[in-house]
Amino acid sequence: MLASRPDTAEALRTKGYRATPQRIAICDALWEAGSHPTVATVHEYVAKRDPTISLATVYKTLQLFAEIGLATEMGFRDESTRYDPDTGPHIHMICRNCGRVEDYGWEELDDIVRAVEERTGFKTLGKRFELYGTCRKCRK
Amino acid sequence: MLASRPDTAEALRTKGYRATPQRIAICDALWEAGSHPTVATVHEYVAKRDPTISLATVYKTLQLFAEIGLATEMGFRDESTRYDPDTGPHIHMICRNCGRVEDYGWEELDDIVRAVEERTGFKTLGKRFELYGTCRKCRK
DNA sequence: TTATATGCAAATCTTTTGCAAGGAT
DNA sequence: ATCCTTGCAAAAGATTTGCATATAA
Repeated sequence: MLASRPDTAEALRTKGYRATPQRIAICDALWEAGSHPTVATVHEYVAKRDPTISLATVYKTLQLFAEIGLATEMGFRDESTRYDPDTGPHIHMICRNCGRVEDYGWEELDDIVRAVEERTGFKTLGKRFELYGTCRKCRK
Repeated sequence: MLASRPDTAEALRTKGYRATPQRIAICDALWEAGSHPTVATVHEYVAKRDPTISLATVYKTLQLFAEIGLATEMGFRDESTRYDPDTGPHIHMICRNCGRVEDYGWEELDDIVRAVEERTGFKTLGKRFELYGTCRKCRK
């Protein structure tokens, strides 16, 4: 078992999943790969440690992470899916010109989710709050 | 020129786009197709009026609508892109069991978007506020 | 031991594109 | 008369799947 982001292994086992070295490595890569990486980027980073880990496994693992709350799925139609290891309440601003993603923390979002759940009986597994447009730099 | 959703033609022309019969028909189909239809569903509805309109045109047109604010793009990775003609402030709750999409209106969302724009200089073209999980019915 | 997870390569699907023809302004 | 749009069919990509093998618990 490799060293890893604190409690990733435990989070997996708690939910009934196995803490494989691939999953641990993918979790680490997700954090190391910079801002909101695509699956392909995570795969590249993972390859630095273990080049035998397949792209298919990275796909499956990131989806699993999203399901059990270790990551959030994001991205718009015209690009491949990205993942964010930061699952705290924040909005993503995606610039369609330069491609950069900025975060904007907004605590209230959690309150909104909680309120919607209470009033509707919906059980949230994943969430996304995204703005798609042009960032300050690209507007100049 | 066909009759259509009020001011669709004008909205297009105002932005410098042509008000073609295909675009008008696609806009109508988007409204008629029920809750948050996929591109394919819109295409099916459009075909009832004009079976010669191609899927490619439906793709292009719905993307255009999203860009000029006549629709909002939505949907998660494991399904094809959906479009919502209601561009008002609301959250989408997408049930991954039954596939249904529920809306939950939340006026405050517009305030949040406005505030984020003011503080960051970001110019919003599209937005999505989505929860992905299990609806009340499917939890029973 | 045994149910899960992985890796590979093929298969699927959605979405995009190039281009000639058509049509809105 | 122009330049934007459309339709078609092919291309491009992203994501998923089947299955044999490996492995965490």
